[in-house]
Amino acid sequence: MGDSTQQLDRAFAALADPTRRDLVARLSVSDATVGELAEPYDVSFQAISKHVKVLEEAGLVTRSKDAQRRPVHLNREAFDLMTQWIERYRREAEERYRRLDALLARTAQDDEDRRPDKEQAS
Amino acid sequence: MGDSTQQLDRAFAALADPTRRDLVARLSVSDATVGELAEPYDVSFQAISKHVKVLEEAGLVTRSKDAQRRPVHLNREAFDLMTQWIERYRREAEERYRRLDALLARTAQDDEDRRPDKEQAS
DNA sequence: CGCTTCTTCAACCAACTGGTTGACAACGAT
DNA sequence: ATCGTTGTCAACCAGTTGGTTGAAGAAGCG
Repeated sequence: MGDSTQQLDRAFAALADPTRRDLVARLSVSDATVGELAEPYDVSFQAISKHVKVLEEAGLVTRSKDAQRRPVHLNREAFDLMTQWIERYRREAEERYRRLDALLARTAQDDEDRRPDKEQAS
Repeated sequence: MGDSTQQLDRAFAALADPTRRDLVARLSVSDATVGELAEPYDVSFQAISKHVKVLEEAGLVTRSKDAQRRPVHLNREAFDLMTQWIERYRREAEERYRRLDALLARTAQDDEDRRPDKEQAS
């Protein structure tokens, strides 16, 4: 579990950059080499190489070796880790709100019960 | 759409920090003031205040005003934005792999068809 | 009013990040 | 063996980030 913390650190940090999210979108269509990935951008080839390295260290992509080319491809499991984290707390918060609503409804009912002198069908 | 880019930038960056993810986990249980949030940590109170500000600017939490207290609570919609982004590309990649598998299966079949001289049950 | 509580703002520092350029490693082709 | 292609590594620079401390704002309480 202590390792998944660092994994999440890197995965979220990696996707915080719009260029890297763009690369992920591109890679969701097909695998590509660093050169192909860099082509649409104004920045230097090396900058994109760095971005890919960040994605790789975050576990979001992997590389295979094909002669001197290193095609990059997405690693779906890393994305699952992130959605699991997010969904967990989103769900807990949601559940809490449902309980809170129920509590409020119950409290309102109690208030009515406790004051029979007040108008009951208001 | 151009705005959701910046929103995602900040949301992912905010969750890249383990302390901030911890705060989110804490807030999924119940709303809390900055003071309550800061209590378990060694770092200064102001550091936690900064973290909360980052979460707020990312849209992940909001604050209400209760006298001099500012209770912090999670904003579920911001989390939805992130999961939607992740799930979109995860799903596209998944679909692509299914197509690739199908293509490979078909190609293998073609190879067998095209070479009847080779051993067929290898 | 003055005092305490909760919180933010400002200035500063060390570390990290995204960009650059230049050198170089690995492999295929000639 | 040399050349071109593909990609990484190293050094550097500017901007951001997470932390600190100190001062100050805002709201309740004596």
